[in-house]
Amino acid sequence: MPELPEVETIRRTLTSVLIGQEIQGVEVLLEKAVKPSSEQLIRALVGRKIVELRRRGKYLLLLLDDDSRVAFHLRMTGRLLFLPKLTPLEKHTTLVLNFTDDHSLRFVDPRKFGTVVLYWPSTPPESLKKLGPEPLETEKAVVVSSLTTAAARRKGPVKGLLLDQRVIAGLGNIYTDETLFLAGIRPTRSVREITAAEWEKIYQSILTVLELAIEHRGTSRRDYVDGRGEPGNHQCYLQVYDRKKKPCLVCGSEIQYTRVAGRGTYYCPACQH
DNA sequence: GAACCCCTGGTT
DNA sequence: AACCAGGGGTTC
Repeated sequence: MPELPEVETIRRTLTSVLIGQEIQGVEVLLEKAVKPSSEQLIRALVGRKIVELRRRGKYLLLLLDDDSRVAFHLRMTGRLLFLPKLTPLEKHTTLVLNFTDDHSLRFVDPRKFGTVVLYWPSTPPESLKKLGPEPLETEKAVVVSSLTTAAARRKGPVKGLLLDQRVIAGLGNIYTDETLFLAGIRPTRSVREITAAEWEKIYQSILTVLELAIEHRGTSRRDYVDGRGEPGNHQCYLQVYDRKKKPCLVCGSEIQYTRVAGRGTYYCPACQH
């Protein structure tokens, strides 16, 4: 589901209501979603207070008052919602954190792909440790160098490289297509043919696309809502994603749909080369 | 790298 | 009934 702009919006909408909350109880309704185990999670979390919310790539991190952390990954359909305890549990609720103030944090995930991991910062899970640079919070040279060094030692379409979380953190299927449209580059282009000037253009496009999407509080196509249950607005501003056979908003050509790097992919045959 | 898998639900 | 979906881990 959510990519960087959606997770960032969830983080922003949950920060003010979660900071300082004390965890009174934990309900695990889907054992396979949590690590190390529901027993250990419950033992570690009850009595803890939330001191900070962070985002790393597409992960939302809860920092607790004993320095432990909980990482949520929402995958395709996960939602994190702050609701009164009295609100009935919605179908497909995976995890509930109950606080001492009669509110709760619900993790709802119809496809059950989402994960919740408790860890200590000294021993982060592999998936977090391997993440590439944060596009919005890392200096340009570091991000561009991550893209170009990865490009030098791999083959295949440029879209696949941008989707690789080890190369750059936070881009998913929507924002790679939007980025490559803005950069004027076809998703199918081989990483080997991309010039230095084009990598610069891709980098700038990533920043523009992500910042605008955050301003619009994320893209709600089907499942995504923020921590208050409100949809985002960026679906109204998408240039190519989900616009198969519709006219390009820049040139009027018919937006093409194909499969690249295993994902449904949209591009303008005239604007992108 | 591509292909398949984990799941449920919406669309064609 | 078949195919598709804001993801990513594991297997060829």
